[in-house]
Amino acid sequence: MPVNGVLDDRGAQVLRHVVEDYIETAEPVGSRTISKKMGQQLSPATIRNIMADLEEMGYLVQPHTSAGRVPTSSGFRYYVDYLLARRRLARPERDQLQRMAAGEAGSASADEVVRQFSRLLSSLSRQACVVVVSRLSSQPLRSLNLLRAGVDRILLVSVTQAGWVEHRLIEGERDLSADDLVKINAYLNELAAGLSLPQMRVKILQEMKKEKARYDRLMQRALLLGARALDEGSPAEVYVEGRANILDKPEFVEDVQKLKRILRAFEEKSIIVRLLDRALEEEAIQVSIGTENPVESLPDISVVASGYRLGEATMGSIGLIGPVRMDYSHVIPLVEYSARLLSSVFEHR
DNA sequence: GGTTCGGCCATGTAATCTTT
DNA sequence: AAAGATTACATGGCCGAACC
Repeated sequence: MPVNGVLDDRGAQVLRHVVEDYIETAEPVGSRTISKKMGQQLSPATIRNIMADLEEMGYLVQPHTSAGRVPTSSGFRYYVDYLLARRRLARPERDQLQRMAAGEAGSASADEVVRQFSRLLSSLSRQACVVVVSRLSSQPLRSLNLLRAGVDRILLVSVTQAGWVEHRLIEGERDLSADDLVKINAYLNELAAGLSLPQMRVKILQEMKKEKARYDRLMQRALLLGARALDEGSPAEVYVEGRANILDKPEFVEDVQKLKRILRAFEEKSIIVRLLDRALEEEAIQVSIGTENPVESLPDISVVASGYRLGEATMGSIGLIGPVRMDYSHVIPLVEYSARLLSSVFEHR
């Protein structure tokens, strides 16, 4: 058996069987099981030797002496990189996703679209599905609207061209009449045409200099308002569906501490964003296995995620979160396909 | 309720057999 | 003959049952 981390054919076959059996049963896998799976070509004792080598190379571990073996993160990594049979997505699943996409294509609200995707994906995969919509602010705007929302507060509603709606509340504005707001709206929308929020902010700051010279009180006011509203960057939206699927996983049910940490992470936007962050950068699907994922406190979960886009711009990422023991051959094509569909839904709005 | 015991399973290894 | 595979056996840890 070579020691540089590359496996010969037998080692690879054994590792593959161990990983697949473990994915199925969540139990440590013994040498006899593998021997049977391989049609008794090799005796359990021989398998044991091979498994001992695999353990030495860091692909397997033994929870305790005289237990079967469990794949490590790098064991899964090797499996995903070299041994995984790239399965095509099963017909019925593709149809289901496609039907849903077609149904949602006309939907008015973009976040309803991602929510539906998330729901379906979590039920097809039996994992928790997470969608992150980030960079809302990088999308070009369709419209901008200021509404009076109380004596001293104004609501800013912005709608992007893809159909995302965002609200912001501006406090402490009491002396603008409804009539003023209508004028300001018209003015800002004229400025906004086709720009994203940050671009618009820059534009507003430029305009402010000019307006100072012209001394138009209302326009000045409009710009100040716009600048205030756009001051802080927009936070990412996060949707989590299928949290309960985590409760079906024996490895988490047995360890309440792990379960708690994971469920808590689902409540924490920033953690989710961090988990799916890499998928935003890269075009290709990202698989983070166990300790590879960027959140150190969650070494027992894997993330399979892919970005989706609107034209050139990345809009967000969609991904599945589950135990390291995920059926990657199923989940990877699922996520890939969903991300592509999601992109095309937004493309055609 | 906590502890001990025996069955069970999987292991590692030495001795032995098979293949090349 | 050497390398590889198998057999046979002792060992270690888990788990449920019996016991205190």
